[in-house]
Amino acid sequence: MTEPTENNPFAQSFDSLETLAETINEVLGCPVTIEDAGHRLLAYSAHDPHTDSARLATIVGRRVPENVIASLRRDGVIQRLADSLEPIRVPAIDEVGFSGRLAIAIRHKDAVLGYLWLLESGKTLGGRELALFKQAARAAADKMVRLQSARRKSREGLRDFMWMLLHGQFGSEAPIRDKAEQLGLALPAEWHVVVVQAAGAIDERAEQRLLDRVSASRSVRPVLHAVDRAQAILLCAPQLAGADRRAYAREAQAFFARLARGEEDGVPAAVGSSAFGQSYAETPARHREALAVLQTKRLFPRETERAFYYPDLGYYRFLPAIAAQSRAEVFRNESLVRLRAYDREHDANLLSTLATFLAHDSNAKTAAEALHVHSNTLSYRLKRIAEIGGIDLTDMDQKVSLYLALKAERLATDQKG
Amino acid sequence: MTEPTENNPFAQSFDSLETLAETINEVLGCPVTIEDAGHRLLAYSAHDPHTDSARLATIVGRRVPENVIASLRRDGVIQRLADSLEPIRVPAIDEVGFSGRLAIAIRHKDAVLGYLWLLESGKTLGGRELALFKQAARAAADKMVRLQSARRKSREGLRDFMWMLLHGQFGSEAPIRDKAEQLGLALPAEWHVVVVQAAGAIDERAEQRLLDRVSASRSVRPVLHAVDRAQAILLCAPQLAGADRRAYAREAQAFFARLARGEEDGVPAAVGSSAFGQSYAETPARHREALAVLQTKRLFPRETERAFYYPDLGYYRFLPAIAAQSRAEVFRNESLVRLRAYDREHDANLLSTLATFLAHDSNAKTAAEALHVHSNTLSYRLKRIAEIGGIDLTDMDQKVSLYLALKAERLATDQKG
DNA sequence: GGGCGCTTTGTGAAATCGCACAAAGTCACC
DNA sequence: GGTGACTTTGTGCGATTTCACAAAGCGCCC
Repeated sequence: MTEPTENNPFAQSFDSLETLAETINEVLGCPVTIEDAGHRLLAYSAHDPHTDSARLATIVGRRVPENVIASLRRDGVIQRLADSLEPIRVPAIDEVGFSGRLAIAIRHKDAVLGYLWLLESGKTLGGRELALFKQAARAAADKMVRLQSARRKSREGLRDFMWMLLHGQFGSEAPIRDKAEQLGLALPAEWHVVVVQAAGAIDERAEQRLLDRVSASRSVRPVLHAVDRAQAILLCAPQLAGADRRAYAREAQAFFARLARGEEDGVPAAVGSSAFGQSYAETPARHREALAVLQTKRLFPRETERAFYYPDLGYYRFLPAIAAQSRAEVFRNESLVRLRAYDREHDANLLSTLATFLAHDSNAKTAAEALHVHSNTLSYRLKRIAEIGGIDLTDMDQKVSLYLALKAERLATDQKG
Repeated sequence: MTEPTENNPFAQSFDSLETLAETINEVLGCPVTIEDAGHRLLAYSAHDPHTDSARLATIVGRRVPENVIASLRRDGVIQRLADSLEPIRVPAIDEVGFSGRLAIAIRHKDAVLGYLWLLESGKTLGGRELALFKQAARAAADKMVRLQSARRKSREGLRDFMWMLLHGQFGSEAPIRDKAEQLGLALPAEWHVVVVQAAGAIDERAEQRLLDRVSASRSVRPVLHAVDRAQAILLCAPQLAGADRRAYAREAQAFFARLARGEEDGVPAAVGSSAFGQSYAETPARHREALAVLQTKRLFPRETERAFYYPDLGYYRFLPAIAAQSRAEVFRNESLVRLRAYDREHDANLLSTLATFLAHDSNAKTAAEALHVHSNTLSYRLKRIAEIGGIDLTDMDQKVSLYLALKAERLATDQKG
């Protein structure tokens, strides 16, 4: 079954698909392109300057342009390639800048892994050359299978590493560095954990799309990643190692804000990031920070609309601890209890008025506007609030106490309900 | 040695010193007073209306008036009583309203436990009656020793109970109720734990003085108590069982405030109280609350000057948790870091200006006055603070974040230093 | 010593606030 | 159905605050 080795220049182990492409180019004297099944560019021969605009666009865009694919599909070329084990001569399609090609599907066990294209620049290949071309396709299939398996292994290794980091299974920094080196992974000096919360479970395709989008940001590099149901967990670092932290932080925030709003070629999703970390032994803490951002944004969407990094949460990051302590205590804030009782008995809005007033920085004008009441109404209510609740609304300590109590109550009720 | 029973009407077990006093009165036909060694009234016969003003004052004040004691001491009466085993006839001292008395020291093993006084109204006792008087003194000594031992036992039982409560050694409410019943102690429905912090270690005498003062408040009843070095720990409840909680809380606060300022016949001391509790199984938590009040008052004396009950601490009670979480986090508040750096480099006061401004409820006028600067100076500094720190000083959330961060920093530095 | 940036203080106009007062609506209670 | 307490909205005015601008002081660097 196998061809004799002496006649087959492709019966060797190639470093990469690039090397194979160059070898095909040398053997057959024509520009060569290797694509995967999704028409993404995998490799191409660079030596030959003769090329058409379709190939140029493919190389620049790392993918066959949509209109070229559409034309080939319309003409039945893709179908014929899928059906045939032999090379097919594809005629030119001038509208899309596609000059004629010799093409063959790269196959492995009935599945099409990709396509091998050859631009017959000027000449026409004969029978022996066609056989060589077929052998080249077989070599490409071989290499692609190997690469895929290597990539899968490497991906699995990195994924396992990420989970071990997230679960804090290393204890100290040294074994983390060792493991990273073993995986051939350069650990950046500064990094942060980003969690992207999708609407539903994230599959491998969606994860890959997300990673591609992040990489395409040109500033954020996803160093490691993992998926936990609807959450993608990314360990991110500056794309450029020497970049200014502040500048990077701004860019990353801007990028993930666009991503969250669905402006990055995807659906809107909630996004939260940890603070920047140096020690990788603290990955679990950073992960919790990113989750805390998500949780806080869920509970206080308006207040934390612009928050992305954990430190941006400000005092909101203390709320869980505050709420927990409040829950453990036997008493409730007397002022709030009284105001709530008054609201209940008189069908009033003192509590929400107080909350709005405080949230608007004790500014009577804006608070009245937000409540859609006359500023005198607010003034009157505040006087009642001060009376009934025994509150001095010019005392920062009292106001902060009330403000935090209100926030903690909201956290408590929202978490229960 | 012992006198024959048939001749000794005091050779029986008396219910109390009061019964003994009444019996002496019946046997000898004169008003009787029994005092302890400190001239505090222990018992007196009530049947006979003939009495002098010194005795009257003693009964009303539960103690022999100072001037009477001074006179007796000056005249060597006390000394003679201490030296003699026999009754002594004390002449009248008209200046202090003291008519003549028959007196004898109540002794036990060389120690004087107290004094027995007899007002010979009109008549003069003879030899047999003097012997009876001596027997009465011996009966008083006997009763006092028994009482003292019973009291000591009961006191020790209560002290042990208090410590068991404070250490949470009961687990649930039922065994606490059982133990209290066994000790003959009625547990009030609502109570609070008060900790009084003295300058130095509290001995038994000081503890007793404190308890007397609290009892004398007429509103606060110390139900149980314990001493831990310089801290007296009191479990207090309303003196009147049915009293209004609010009213009691106010009175207790007022009383302990006076006590703290040293206005209650003692040295100034720090005082803190827990919230009100119902479940005695939560005594340790209430104790911690009272200690938290003391600790907070130590760290933030000005801000918590008027706080007494734990709930009065407001958000200050969250500060330890906030400071602990901040300490665990890798980042510091960026705004404060930048402001501190600016202050250091330019010898400025932006940080303290911000702190003062926030503490004065964002009131430019009062904050400027507190800082001793022109209000425009403050305004200028605030503009700089907003610029350098990237702060919006009209945003309640940002202000609260900064305020808490400043407080937590202060807590952290004060606890370290 | 002069320039420059930062800071403080002073001044005045504009905006805002606090508050008194009035009118009218709501609701519970007699 | 009237009464009175509570609430909302409106008007107006004096006090206060805010803000922009100017002047001057201070310290640093060339």
